[in-house]
Parts: sequence; C-alpha cells; structure tokens
Amino acid sequence: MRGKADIDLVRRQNRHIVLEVLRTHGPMPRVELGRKTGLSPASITSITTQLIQEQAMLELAEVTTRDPTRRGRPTVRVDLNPKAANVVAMKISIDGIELALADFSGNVIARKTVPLATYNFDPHKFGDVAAQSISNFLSQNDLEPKDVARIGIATQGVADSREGVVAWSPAFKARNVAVVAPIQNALGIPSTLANDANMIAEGVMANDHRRYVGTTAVVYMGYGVGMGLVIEGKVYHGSNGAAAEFGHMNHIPQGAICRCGRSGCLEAYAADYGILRSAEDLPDDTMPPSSAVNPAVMAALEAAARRGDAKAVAAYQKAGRAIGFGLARLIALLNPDRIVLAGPGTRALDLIEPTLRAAIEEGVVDALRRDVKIETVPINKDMIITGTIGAALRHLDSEIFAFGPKLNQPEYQELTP
Amino acid sequence: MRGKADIDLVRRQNRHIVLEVLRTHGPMPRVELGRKTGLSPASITSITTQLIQEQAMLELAEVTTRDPTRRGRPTVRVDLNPKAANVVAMKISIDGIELALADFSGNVIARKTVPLATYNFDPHKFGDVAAQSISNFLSQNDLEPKDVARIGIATQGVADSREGVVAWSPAFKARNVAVVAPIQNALGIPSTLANDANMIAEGVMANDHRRYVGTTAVVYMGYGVGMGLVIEGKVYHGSNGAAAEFGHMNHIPQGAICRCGRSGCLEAYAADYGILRSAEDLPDDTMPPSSAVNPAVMAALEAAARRGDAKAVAAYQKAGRAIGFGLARLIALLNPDRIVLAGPGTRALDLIEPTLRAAIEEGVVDALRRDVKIETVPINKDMIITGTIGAALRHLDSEIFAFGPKLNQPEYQELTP
DNA sequence: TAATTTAATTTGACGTCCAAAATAATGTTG
DNA sequence: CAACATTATTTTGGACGTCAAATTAAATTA
Repeated sequence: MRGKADIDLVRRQNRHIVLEVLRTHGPMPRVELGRKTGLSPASITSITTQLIQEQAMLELAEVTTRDPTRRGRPTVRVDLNPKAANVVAMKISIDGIELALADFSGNVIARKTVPLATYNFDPHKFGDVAAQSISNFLSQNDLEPKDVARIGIATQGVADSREGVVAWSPAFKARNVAVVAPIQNALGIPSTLANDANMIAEGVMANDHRRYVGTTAVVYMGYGVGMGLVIEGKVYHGSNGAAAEFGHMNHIPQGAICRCGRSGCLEAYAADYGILRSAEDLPDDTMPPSSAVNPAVMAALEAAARRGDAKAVAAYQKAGRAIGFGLARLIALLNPDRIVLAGPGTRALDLIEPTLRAAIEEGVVDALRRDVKIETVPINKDMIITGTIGAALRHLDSEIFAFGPKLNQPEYQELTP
Repeated sequence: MRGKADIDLVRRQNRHIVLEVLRTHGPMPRVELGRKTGLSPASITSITTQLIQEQAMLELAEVTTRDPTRRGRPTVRVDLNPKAANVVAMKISIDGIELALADFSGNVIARKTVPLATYNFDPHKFGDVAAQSISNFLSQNDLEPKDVARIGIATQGVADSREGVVAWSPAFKARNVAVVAPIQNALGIPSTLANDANMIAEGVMANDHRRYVGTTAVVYMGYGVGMGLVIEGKVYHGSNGAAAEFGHMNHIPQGAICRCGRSGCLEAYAADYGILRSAEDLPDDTMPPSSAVNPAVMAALEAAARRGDAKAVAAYQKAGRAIGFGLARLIALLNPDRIVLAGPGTRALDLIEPTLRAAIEEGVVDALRRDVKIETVPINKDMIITGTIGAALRHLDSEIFAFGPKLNQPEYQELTP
C-alpha cells in the first residue's frame, strides 16, 4: 500500500517528473516540458521559477540559430544546472578501483584509475583506503567532500546494498568486505553500493527510457556473467540488493566448478574463463584463475572458432547452451518483455547464438517465449560508470531536489513594527 | 515514471487507502482509521461522509458490549457496505468449473460446481458455455448480470491475461482457448483471467498483508506445481500475465517428460503424477495421465514412504531435489525475502524437505540464501476461489470506488431565475 | 506601424489537506 | 445529580498546488 497523499506529495511528484524529463531528454523550452509532463503552462511556470531560484535549473542564453520561418515569441530553453551538485562513481575491480566525477547534468568532469591489489587486501582496510583514494581524487579536482552530494559504488559479485557490504566478490578473497560505512564515516557523503550488472541496467535503461516499461533482463557477458533486472521500469534490487545473480544460477547440478566455489553455476560455462576452460579441454573441476582473462586471449579464441577450430566452436556452443537454459528458466519465472545482451562477450554472439536460441526453445513452453524480444546493445567499456552516475543523479532528483529547498526554514523574518 | 500528480490523485489515493484498510482489517472506528492511514480526523470525516453517501460504506449500529471502564464519547465503527457490489469468481479445472458469488465485503453468498468435460471441449464453445453457466448461476441467486461488477477467472496453466486467453492448460487439449471475450460479450461484465497460482498468492498475501512488503514466492504443490510471485507487495503478472510458471521451469535438460509435452520441467519430478511415476519405477518418458491423480493414491504413497518403502522415499526425495534446485535458481535471480509452500503437496513436506533444503544449499551462493525465510501455509481447498474474489474486490476498490461517484454528472442543475 | 503568432506569466477559482476550535456523547466525582 | 473529564467526531478557516482564462512578452509578417 502506498501511503497517504497530500499537497506535499503533489509538489514533490511534479517537480520530480520535470527533472526527470529534463534528465532524459535534455534541455527544452517550457512549452515542451508542459507537453512531456502533462502539466499546464501555469504549473510549469511555477515549478521552473522555483527550481531556478533554488539553482537546480537554469535558462539557457540561446545562441541557437532558430528556425526563421517560425513566428511568435521565441522559446527559452531550460536545463538542469550542472553546478547544482556533484556525484562520484566508484567501480571496484579485481585489480583496482576506478573513479569518476560528474556534475548534475551527468557530464564526466574527471576520471582516475587507482591500481590496488584487491584480491589479497585486508578486508578491514579496504574501505578506508578507498575513502582516501576518493579524498585525493577530489583534492586533485579542487573539491572538498562537502561539494559532493552522493557516491555510487559498483562491484562485481554479491553486493548487499542494505548493509553496504560486499558479501562475496571475485575481487576479494575475503567475504563481507565493508565498503559503505567506512567511506561515509571518512567523508560524510551519502553512499550506496550496488552490483555492477544492476548499474549496467541503469545505464541501458536511461539511454532508451521509453522502451523499458515492463520487465527487461540485461545480461552481461565477459569476465563473469551478470544480470540487471528491470521490473516495471525500475531496477530490481531484491531483498538486500543482491538480486539477479544470474551468473551463479545453477545450470547443471554437480557441474563445472565456478569462481564462487560452487559447482554447476551458469558462469562456469559461459564466462570468459569457463569458455576458455572448455576450449582447452581442461577438466570441469579445474580451478578458475583468480584474475581476469586477458582480452587478447579471448580474441584469439574467437578467431580460432571462426576458423572452424572444433574445440573452440564446441566451447562457445556450450556457453550458448548454458545461457540459453538460464534464460529459459528466467522466462518461465518472469515472462519478461525483453532480454538485452551486453558486455564484451557479445563480440562472440554469432558463435553463441544458435545454441542459445535452441536451448530457450527446448527449455520453455512456447506460449511463454513467443513474445520475448532478444537484443544486444553496443559494447561500451564505461557502461558501469555511466550507469552508476545516472543512478546517483536520479536519486538526487527524487530525494533532494524534488523536495525543494531546506524545509522549515523561512526565507525571511516578517518585520512586525 | 509515474505521471503527474494533482488534487484528483490525492483524493483517489486517500479514498483508496481508507478502503484498503477496512478491507484488510475489518470494521473499525474513524479514529482508528485515522491512525492506520495517517490521515487527520478532519480528512477521515470528509472521506467517510462521502463514501457513506455513495453507499460504499456504512456505519455499524453497535450492539457491541464496549469496555465500560472507557470514558468519553463512544466510537462508531464504519465498514464496507456489503451491498455496494457483487463479484463472481470462476475456477477452471480439468473436470469442470467452479463458481462463487461474493458481496463487497468478501462474504461468499453462493457457490456452485458445474461438471464439464473440459479436456476435449471445443475451444470455440468453451467461453459461451461458461458464460451460460454464470448466467444460470446468477439467476438462481436472483441476480442479473448488471448486479455483478466484476468476474475473476482462474485457470491452471499459462494464462495470457492481456488477451484473456488460456494459452496452454492441462484442462484443455486445445491451445489458446478464449475465455474473457465470450464472457464479457455475453454478460457485459468486466472480466479478468489469471493463473491459479497467482490467485493463491493473492489470497495468502491478503490474509497476512503486513508481511508481504518485499518479494515473496508462493509455491503451490499438488496435481501440478505453480507459483505466484509477490514483488514489492503486489502480485507480479509478467509481460502478458503468464509469469511464474515455476512448474515448467526446466530442471534438467532432456529430463523426464511433462504434461506440457516438454522434457525436464520441474513439475515432471515434483507434481503428484511425477512423484507417482518415480515411485512406480516407470521410465521418465511415460506420458503423464491427462486427469488429476486421485488424492487417495497420493495418500497411500505418502503412507508407504512413511513406512520406509524405499521407492516411495526415493520418489519424494527426487521431488524435493527438483523443487530445491528450482528455488535455488529463483533465489539467485530474485533474492526473495520469503518463500511460502502451499497446496496439498505440503502434506508430504516432511518427506520432501531434507532434499529440498540440501538442494538449495548446493545450488546457490550462501550470501544469497542466508536471509530467505521458508514457510508453509495451512492447506485450504478454497485458496484459489478466495484469492480470486479478493483480487476482484481490490480491483473494484482502486478502480471504481476510489474515484467516487459517476464523474462529470452534476448532482443538480442550478436554477437561473 | 499594426496585426499575427507563439511563449510565458498572472489571476482567480477550486479542491483537498490540516490544525484548531467546536460540538457530541459518554463516564466520573463530589 | 450537576459540573467536570474524557474521548470521538465535525466544523471552520487557512494553506497550497493545480488549472482555465486572461494578460503580457517578444518575435515575424503585412
């Protein structure tokens, strides 16, 4: 049950959709804003006036060449004020952390990669070291922690976002590495932790927002296999933020060994290392390497398969079958509208796709699978960072700027003579 | 993105939560309604006055013995007006249809079972025959179609609720049996079709509403295996209403044959007929019977297993393992807060549970499974009917009564002298 | 320069919420 | 039993955000 509604909710909701429209469609005149939101011109005037007064929005001084055949008063476009806030995105990988600083419009202002031997890192130290790295990163950009409104953190593996703890990740030998608390304590900036595949889904969805109204599963294929689940247009985070561990969904009971230590995970057949292990004809119980597979090695394997190398071809077929059965199970459970394949693994999609589709056909009632659309998105190395920034900004939109300026703080004191 | 908000939305939302509180907690005084909804006494007065005037609500003339130590003005309890509307629930089974008539308070006024050889029924006729049965049922209760506000229809199998068509069901040999359209055309009553397991989930959730805030999977075990998925407190229906076909989620590629015609579905190991087939040592490709297994046969099998009959024990263990791996896959994907086991199959839970839990342990990263609660609900033959009625009534609450009386229809015409 | 066109703002009415005051209906107490 | 205390409900009046309609603004066209 949603809670009670009042005039406050109305204001918040409408300010929110104005911000959301600007964020997804870019600057536009007020009339257009009215059309897109469904609000009357009067309300748009009222809302934009406030937002501009609060510095969350600004009018663009047009230098634009406007269509000279159009008559009437020219439009004035409004846009999010880039200076309204800054956010930091941090991505935890096995060999270091990646940092990005963005303004309120989503422009990336600075980036930095900090090499860090995460795998054997003392789990009690990691958060502090990360906080220090962020602090340095900010100094280098002439910012202080108070200038940053939010930090979004993405990690491989199982992220417990309620506790702000990396429950398990290939990046750490240790379990339950605390991340959010030490960073928040050190810097005083509200921070959230999420699974990297969920952040890819945030990015994919933000890019083409209208299409993600129902349920979409975004599958990431690469050094691992992950998934971000978009349900009713919102990224689904499960009971503690660790949802959609598609890669560690069981494929075959007592099957091949996985990085997570269990047997039969889908990833053990379809991640880079799994494909490589099949192609090299190593036994299924060969321990996966603790570091990522060199992209050049994967490129060579692809080339071999395209030349017709039987073992390479078979390895990709096996991967396709694993992903296909995983998707079949997903379809049976969730009946999604759309499945999006993403990540470097899609480079070999042609090698994978036939068995992938055959497995879906074999694994699920046709009544369920007939409507699902399967697509790919272009490979983009930065999807995780972009998605994390987008998620952080959308959070600011709805939780800070939609409310308006500091509450219960009158602008001026009435003088009583 | 939710749409714009206005004063209209506020009214609707607040009327809706008032109705919802009454529906889930039963009659209560206005003060209590205010506490439960968070609305002020003034607003409660305003809303209840309107609803009473519209005949959707009534004041109870108290005959109650009230606590004599309490001082102050006595409370007056308000309740939903049972006469505000009627709904019909219809359940399609393999051997007939079951009908129930309920009032706006959810009291079942009448029931009827209509035997019908559904399996070989002409698919083009079924909807018309069902409509005729409903029409007769109403006549027998001195009602006309115009007195019924909604019909909810539940079926086994894959229900395409967007099209109102039974895409596939063990009850029909035919595919794509149209149900909603013929009934709506014949009777003029808005109708919806849903999967029976989803309706069980509606019922389970309505009974103990506070506990289903996050994600819950309600598993039905019996003549088949089904699932209703509650996500963020709402039953999830997927892209076309056919979600959560847990029973037809693949368990083992190229495994045992299922009623749906495919191989390796979970149901083929864990539904009544699957367990029986294992226990009788029949080969995995033995065609399942087209009718339900006699409950007495299942009771005998349970008894045999409890006596220690090796084959019976092994059959239940196999069933537990199938469900366990299915749940492990579900947990990996959705990280639910709660899994509820329901249906007659839970009578044999003690026989199934050890392998079920072992399979979950084997099949999913412990970080994901550590928080999930596994529970059972008492076996209740009527859960599907009750759930269907509840869903229909909640739909009326939000889509009819929350809006208020007929729109754009002034109460009186102003006289201009 | 006046008319036309389109954009944006201002004005005034409406509906809903809420706090505070008033009213209602009972029990308690001297 | 009358005055007081207590609790429930309604009434009153102010606030706020939306919207339709009127007004103002800023351009092009004739």
